[in-house]
Amino acid sequence: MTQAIPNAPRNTRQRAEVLALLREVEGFLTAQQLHQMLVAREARVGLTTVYRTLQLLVDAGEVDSTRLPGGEQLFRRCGQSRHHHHLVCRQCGRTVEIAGPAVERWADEMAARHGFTDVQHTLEIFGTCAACAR
Amino acid sequence: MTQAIPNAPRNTRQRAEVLALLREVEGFLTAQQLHQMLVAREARVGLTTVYRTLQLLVDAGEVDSTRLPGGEQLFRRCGQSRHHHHLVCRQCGRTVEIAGPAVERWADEMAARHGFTDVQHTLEIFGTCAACAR
DNA sequence: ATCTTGTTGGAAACGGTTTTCGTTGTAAAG
DNA sequence: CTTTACAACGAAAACCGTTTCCAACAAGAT
Repeated sequence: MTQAIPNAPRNTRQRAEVLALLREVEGFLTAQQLHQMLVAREARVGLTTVYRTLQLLVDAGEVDSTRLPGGEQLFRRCGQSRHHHHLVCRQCGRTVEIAGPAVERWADEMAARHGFTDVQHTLEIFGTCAACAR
Repeated sequence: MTQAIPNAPRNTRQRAEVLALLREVEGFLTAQQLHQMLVAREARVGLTTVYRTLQLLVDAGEVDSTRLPGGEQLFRRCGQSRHHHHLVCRQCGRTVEIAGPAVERWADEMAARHGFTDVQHTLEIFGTCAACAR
């Protein structure tokens, strides 16, 4: 077996296809983009299943997900499992994972100072990468 | 005239209604919530117009907008015009505007270090405020 | 081989937002 | 004050990404 999803009773061909694709691509991509790639390589996986599998993987911590300013969700095979943020190229989706311990502390402290609990934060940096700038 | 929107050739009753409402409420609210409030007070403003007016105001820098993790857009009459971030209560929408000069610098430096240009970042902190925690 | 039940996927539903297009009414010109 | 031009309105429809439905399917256990 190629690779299994934690807490997934059954390993199906479709999930293997999604996992295989995720291992090949780089950067954040939308569920629909991933689905199109699967269609292009004749992988026979439904869009619904792509969404479900990605959600499973997110829950399992196997992939990261972010959202574009417009709200659509982006997915990426996740290197480091610790909490971290992203520097994403608006053009090509190329991603740099960055950690900012100071920022984490700052965010939590700000929340605490105002009496907020159950705190969570989002921090993403978008820009144009050097390659796309030309 | 109560208040005009910059670059808006015509001042209509509907826009005045939206502006009036925004002056009364506090915290981030969705376009739909604002529309419901207008309906409740018999202001006779269409949902479409609420969206259009809010967009005009965002473009004019008169209101801030953020997005919930789910992607829906939130609007708020903007106090300070400098760049800043928000601490938002998931329950009631209560908002605290916070500035984080150190974070700004950190984000820009991170981007520059990786050759990214045309940089922009989003940072929002979500939590449950003290009042809603009970 | 059979059975159980998690999984699949096309179609339909969903929810927020945007567009369309005929109507309305503002504001300026006459 | 009347006319005129066109910005703005708004109900309905289109959009778009995502989720739900449900009947058919198939992975893994017995």
